[in-house]
Amino acid sequence: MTGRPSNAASERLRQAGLRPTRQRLALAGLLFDGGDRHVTAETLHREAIGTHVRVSLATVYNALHQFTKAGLLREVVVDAGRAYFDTNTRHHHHFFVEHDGALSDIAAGGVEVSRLPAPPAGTEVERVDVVVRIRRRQG
Amino acid sequence: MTGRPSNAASERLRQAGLRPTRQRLALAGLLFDGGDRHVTAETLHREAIGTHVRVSLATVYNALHQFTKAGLLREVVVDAGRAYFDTNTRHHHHFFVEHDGALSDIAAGGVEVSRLPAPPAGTEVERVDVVVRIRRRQG
DNA sequence: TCCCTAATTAGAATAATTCTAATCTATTGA
DNA sequence: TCAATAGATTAGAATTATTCTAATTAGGGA
Ligand SMILES: [Mn+2]
Ligand SMILES: [Mn+2]
Ligand SMILES: [Zn+2]
Ligand SMILES: [Zn+2]
Repeated sequence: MTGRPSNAASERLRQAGLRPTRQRLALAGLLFDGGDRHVTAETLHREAIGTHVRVSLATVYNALHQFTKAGLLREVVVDAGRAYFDTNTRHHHHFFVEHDGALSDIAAGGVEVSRLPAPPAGTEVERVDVVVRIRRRQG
Repeated sequence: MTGRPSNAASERLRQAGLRPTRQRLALAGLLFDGGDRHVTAETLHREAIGTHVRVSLATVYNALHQFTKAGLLREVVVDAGRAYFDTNTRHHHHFFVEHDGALSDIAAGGVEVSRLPAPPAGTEVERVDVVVRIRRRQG
């Protein structure tokens, strides 16, 4: 018996057409085992290294894009120059603290964006993103 | 008489504490003489070169940031990896076509973002940005 | 016109990301 | 069980957007 690890994480990856490799399983563990979170390639890579998961930065980039394509993550654009990835793939919005790059969720439930004009002819709306840029109160 | 050019553009720059140099005047002309527009450093630089304005890319970056600090421009974040600058400094929102990077304005007038939760304790809202991501209709 | 300082610039440096091509590994079917 | 193979990982180079450095140029007050 080859003890093939056929747990939930493995299945989720297989479902996405991705082989459950050591690196992908470890990254998926970091991303999906706790609550929802926001990462960049750098923060996730540092976290992996800090947890003694040997994985290259290139593989972290690959995995983030593959997970995104598979619908396990979504990208959040709040900063020109750095891509954030979000394990919360439900429709929702964000608070963003420019000073330190901290992101936090705003459930889509309550928020209402009303009276938006129709999109230009020949186009359709893919997503409406609300980013509330906040800063520490002057102190 | 030294024919010192003391026109509107010069005055606007002086007001901002910026010397009205040949480069800044030319860039201000491209940016502010027509209607509102959205540029990146690259597009503005290419446009300057195409109009026979000799200016370096570094100076374009400098000018965009200086104009922004002076309140003549504002930055729009819609794409991780590329900074857009907007000559419309009034409060407003955007349609963004990811495919080709095209940005268009949505007047803030009609749009209403309601029932946003209060920002985290100790922080204050700086700005609320709505980005409507659109794509060409499938065809 | 002289002088000082601000501004411009080419090119190097940096930062985020992607690419390349060599190596490794998960999976499969003999 | 084990080779074969296609997919995955990786180091390092390459690319892209942006900033920095240090040398040169030019605006503007006196
Ligand atoms: Mn991307
Ligand atoms: Mn960058
Ligand atoms: Zn989120
Ligand atoms: Zn705009």
